[in-house]
Amino acid sequence: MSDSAVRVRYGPSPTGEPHIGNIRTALFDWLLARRHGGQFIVRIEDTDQARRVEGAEEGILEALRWLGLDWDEGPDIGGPHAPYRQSERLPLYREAAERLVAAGKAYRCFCSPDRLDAVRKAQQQQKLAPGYDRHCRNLTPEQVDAAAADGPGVVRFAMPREGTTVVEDALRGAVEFRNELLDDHVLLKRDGFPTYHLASVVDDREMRISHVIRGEEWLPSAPRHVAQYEALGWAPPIWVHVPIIRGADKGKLSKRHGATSVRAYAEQGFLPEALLNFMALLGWSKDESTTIMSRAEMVEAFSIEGLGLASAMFDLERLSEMNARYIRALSPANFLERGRPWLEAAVGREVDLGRLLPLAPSIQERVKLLPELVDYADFFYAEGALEYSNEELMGRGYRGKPWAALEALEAALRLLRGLEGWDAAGLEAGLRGLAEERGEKPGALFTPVRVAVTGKRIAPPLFETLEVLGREATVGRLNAAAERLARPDD
RNA sequence: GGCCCCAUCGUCUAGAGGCCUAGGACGCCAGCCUUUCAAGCUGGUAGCACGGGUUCGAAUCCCGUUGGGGCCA
Repeated sequence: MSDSAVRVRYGPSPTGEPHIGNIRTALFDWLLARRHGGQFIVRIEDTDQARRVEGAEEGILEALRWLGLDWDEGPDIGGPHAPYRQSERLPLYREAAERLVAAGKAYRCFCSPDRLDAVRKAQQQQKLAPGYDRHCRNLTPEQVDAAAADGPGVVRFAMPREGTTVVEDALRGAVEFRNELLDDHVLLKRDGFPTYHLASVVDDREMRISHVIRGEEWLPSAPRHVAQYEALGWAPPIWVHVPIIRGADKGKLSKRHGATSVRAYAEQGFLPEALLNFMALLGWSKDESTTIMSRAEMVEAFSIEGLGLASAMFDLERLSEMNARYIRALSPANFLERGRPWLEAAVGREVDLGRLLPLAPSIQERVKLLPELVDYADFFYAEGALEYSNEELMGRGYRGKPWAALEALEAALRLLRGLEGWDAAGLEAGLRGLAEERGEKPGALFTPVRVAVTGKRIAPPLFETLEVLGREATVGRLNAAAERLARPDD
């Protein structure tokens, strides 16, 4: 197979937000395409009219864009095999179904839902494998005409009754299925829309798809697809059924495991690079030691052979850790810019990020998720009094001794008011000197200052914080703290 | 229940018969560093599901068991 023949597709259904498990197959599609200089195609599989959700298609494309998975052909940009929405390709499916019917490889079925129900119940009672009983498979042309007068019915595929169908899976080799265990599945529904089975096969063929990468949950229906390729006289694509992603309870990852949509992760402050890197490592690995990889490195190293067979568990802890590493690797300016939406939402107005720049690196190494920037920076933009208790203010060093804390704050105040210059180094030298002079541990003195100035016990490094805050605001906040201490606690 | 897939530290994985006394990463534990919190550094903890084969030799191959998962209902 030549590289240029690699054509892969991502076929999401517009039924909601794109799911992590689902989008990971898109990532593998994309990686394979880019690795071999092939094409990555987005095809909207909207044949289930009932489950269609307004706006879902745009959400899917947006998720792909956010992750940086660009496509070469798709519903929005078209391409040589347009249209890329299955609902707009109905004639193709009908034609294929008719061809199969004409060849005796498929047939029209007029069984009512009630009858199907009854058949299923009877099978259950007799502990037989459930499935369509092929009632309409051998209708005479006269019978078909008569039945068709009452409605079009459905078209079913006439599965071979004997022998086996082999699915040649690129990861597991030959997987055999006994044909007698496969019932005659529906190809064309009563409403004239195709089922997944028909539409995906027809489209994959028409779009010249070389590799079908999809979740393992499709393996049981793969023999149906193989049989259809045979019946239509087409060569099947290379099948790649990738392991499912599981939640913490080992079951298939789904909504009940919490956030699963790409959008939800974006909103929680995960970086697309981190999510991408994390997803790639769920079921694939570059070598024995690499865990952090750029998109380009992933593309260069990707191969189907590198995919594993065991399903992997989605570990949020790992994703968070990876996100933290990616955040630390960001340039300070870029980091602030990415955190801006959360900071501005918290502060309630537009914010000048420039002044935070000197502090950004030390915030970056304290943050796992973008919104945590708020905890380390909102006090710079606070206008009124900060919220904290006297207990927090005193810290461990002056616990239960407000007078001592007050004294310390006043000493700090005197020092800072008269300090020459206002930079982190000078502030550190001054405050350290003061602690030494007073014969106490630096930490004891620094805590009241930190809380007074930030309103929190956990904050960015103190001296840089003071530098950024400026003398006026610092002195103001220390004064406010001293006044609080002078009053009895309430 | 039937069919199918899978099985290495808690988690993600490396390993394609001797390089394995099973490697890396996350987590966890301990220590160092330290103005809070982090980050960083050092060390440690922990695994080839089980039983049979095949072979001079098996985490690696075969069979079975067990376990987990998926699909159909």
